[in-house]
Amino acid sequence: MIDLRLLRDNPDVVRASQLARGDDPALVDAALDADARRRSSLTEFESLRAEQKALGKQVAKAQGDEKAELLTRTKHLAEQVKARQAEASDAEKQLDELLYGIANVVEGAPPGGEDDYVVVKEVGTPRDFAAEGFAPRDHLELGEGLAAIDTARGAKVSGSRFYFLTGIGARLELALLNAAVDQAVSAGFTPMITPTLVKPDTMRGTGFLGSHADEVYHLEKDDLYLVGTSEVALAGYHADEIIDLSAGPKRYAGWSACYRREAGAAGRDTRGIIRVHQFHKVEMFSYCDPEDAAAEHQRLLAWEEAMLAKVELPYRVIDTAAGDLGTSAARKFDCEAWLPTQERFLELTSTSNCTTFQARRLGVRERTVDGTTRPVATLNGTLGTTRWIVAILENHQQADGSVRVPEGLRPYLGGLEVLEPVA
RNA sequence: GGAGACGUCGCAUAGUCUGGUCUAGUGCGCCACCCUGCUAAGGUGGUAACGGGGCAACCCGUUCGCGGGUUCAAAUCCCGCCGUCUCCGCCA
Repeated sequence: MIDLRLLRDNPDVVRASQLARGDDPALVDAALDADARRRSSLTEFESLRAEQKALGKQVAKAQGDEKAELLTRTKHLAEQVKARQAEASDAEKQLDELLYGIANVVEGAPPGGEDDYVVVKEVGTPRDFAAEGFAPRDHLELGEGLAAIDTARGAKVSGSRFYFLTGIGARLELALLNAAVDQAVSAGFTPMITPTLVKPDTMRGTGFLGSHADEVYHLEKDDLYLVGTSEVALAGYHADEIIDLSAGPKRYAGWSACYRREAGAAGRDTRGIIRVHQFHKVEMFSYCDPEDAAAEHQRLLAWEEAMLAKVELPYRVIDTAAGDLGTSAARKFDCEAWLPTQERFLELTSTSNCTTFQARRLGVRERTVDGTTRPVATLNGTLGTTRWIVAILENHQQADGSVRVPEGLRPYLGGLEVLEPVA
């Protein structure tokens, strides 16, 4: 939810944001109009209601004829109150719907669409396999050689885009995610294992039921949603609360399974485990002062990069263009690792500054020095996912199909230095 | 799944049977001030969120788990839902 005051005071800012996203700027004017209607109908209702309450007190004291006379007046008034109340709540509902349709106000993102990202930096150098004298195997071939990934049985049991991580594959994922949790904990995050089924309010509040609602699994019988990231549960964690940020940001590291329908991705990344319906993720989530949000965003990005350094991957950081931002994000940085067999970069992390957008929808506030409340800022960022295995296998493979274990993961694999293919 | 109890302002509770004097009382906590020769004791006042109006002091409305209904009027009566606890059943 965007700030209604911003909409009233600076509608041009919101219009410009809508244009930058490729969204409809006319929504701004429709919302302003609905807001005006809501306020006038609310004022009418409230004055009638005040009159009704005042008369109600007289009724309580009155007797006989006086009471009967009052009752005819109040009866009439009651009808009017009811009608005005219905009008006011209709107007409010319309405004809400319009406001829910407006994505967060873009903040500093480059203009354009999906391909108009700006490369912030590149870190590390991709290996030259030609110079090393062998053609790299892709992650699935490597994973099958190591008996680490089984997509055939995944499909048998659950369908396409499902998989088993087996043996060393399962251990590798646990190692990666444990390394991520440990890094988060030493940075002061509170580790959390979160629910993966959430109520509609929580899902809506985090902004995932807008234009991307098709991406989300829904359990109709129970009216619950499967989360695509623990961000959802972590954002909902402090919903309807006034939290204390006087000691600095509240930082949580969520560990969860993540579910995505991949409805619009038919035919994309069908081989292996790059794009799957279910995976695991360690996610950083931060509640902070709005003034501190941009700086916190940089800190989250730095933690992501620290994690990428631990697994020794070459990557680049991109500043996502306005047109490619999620509903809740004002700005987003992705870290993309080099994928040798496809000779392209693959997104491994994504950190979004949602400013006060999610907090406003979810009612997460803080107390200001003058005693009032205001929405906080929320941010999220990836610290490790199943997909990282793809980049780790491909980038650290050796000519014989074995895979060197990056040093940062060895403590989590009992000191293992090389993953050897099974005979 | 069955039966029962409960859900009120940060916490604890009164109010619900018998609808209007509830502008939701009280205690604790917290804040300010006063008193006191010390970190005790005491006194006075203040102490929810959200929305609307106003330059402001302030005024008004909404909210007693949530949503409907009855009524001139609902914390209070009726219906549905959610949550917590206890017991029973079933299953890990």
